[in-house]
Amino acid sequence: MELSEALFSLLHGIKHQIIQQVKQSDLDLSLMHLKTLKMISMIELCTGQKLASLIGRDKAQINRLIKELVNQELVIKTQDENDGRSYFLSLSKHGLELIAKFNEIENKVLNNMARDIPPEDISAFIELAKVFKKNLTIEY
Amino acid sequence: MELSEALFSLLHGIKHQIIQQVKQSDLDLSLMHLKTLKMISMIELCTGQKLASLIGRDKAQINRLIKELVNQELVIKTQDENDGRSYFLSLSKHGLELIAKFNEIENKVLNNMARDIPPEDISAFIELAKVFKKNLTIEY
DNA sequence: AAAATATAGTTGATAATGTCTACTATATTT
DNA sequence: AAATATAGTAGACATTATCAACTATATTTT
Repeated sequence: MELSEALFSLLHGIKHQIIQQVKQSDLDLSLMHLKTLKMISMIELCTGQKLASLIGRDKAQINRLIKELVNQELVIKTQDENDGRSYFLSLSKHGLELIAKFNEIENKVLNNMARDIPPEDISAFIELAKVFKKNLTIEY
Repeated sequence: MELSEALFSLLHGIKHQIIQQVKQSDLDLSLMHLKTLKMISMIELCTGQKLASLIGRDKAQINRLIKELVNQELVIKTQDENDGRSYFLSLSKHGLELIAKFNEIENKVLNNMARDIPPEDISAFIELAKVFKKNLTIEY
């Protein structure tokens, strides 16, 4: 299946480029830490559980990442007053600054990758990727 | 950048599904071992070096995988008679059998993912992925 | 209200994946 | 012959991912 190789190869290339760019910047965080920060900035009333299920990874991994980000004072945990087990996650000022830099890097890499491609082709690509993803999770 | 999230999420979904299917089969190999086997079956006069640069990963990692596959008698190393440093890689009978099973699993997952999508849309998707990949590696 | 079940987060162990550096041996270029 | 490059190997380590067991709190069932 050619589709599989094309996707694996593309993703590995994107990751590689982003990691290189991050290394050359003053962001001293791993890709997963940055992606976790980014998701926290995007998810409304984010909790560890929500994050884990949206990123689609083990809650143990995610909560460990969160813990490290909290230790670095990039993420703030606030107790949910209606549920003693749960904490809301948000970015500190410093976390927001970092994620702004990371978004810049990501945009740079992705814009370079998509240079000279008509926007409607890119939209079609994204839409198809979403359908693929939905088909994967909803088994028939 | 929406494109980035769509791709990361899709790839993680595909990997997850394939790993689940492999677990339920009698294939007792990691995804990277299987991908390495598969690439060896696809590359003409395959060597460790070729493999590493085509998969786009560290030659140390790749040669370690190869070593394990040779130990399991799935891959055969043959000395290159024109270059004392280099070995040609090929699959044993057992390796060929395993990779046939893996291809079946991969096809099953990918076909499910791409169900009900017109073939020309899928082709366009693959072509765009290839252009993206090329743009990534050829910096402007 | 008490018991059973489910959920959020934590911890420990371990597997899988990926990278870097240094090294040996052979090839190629100068 | 010397310098440089390449293929593969080995050690150390970082990153990413999963599993199972556990605590504490919530929710559902009886």
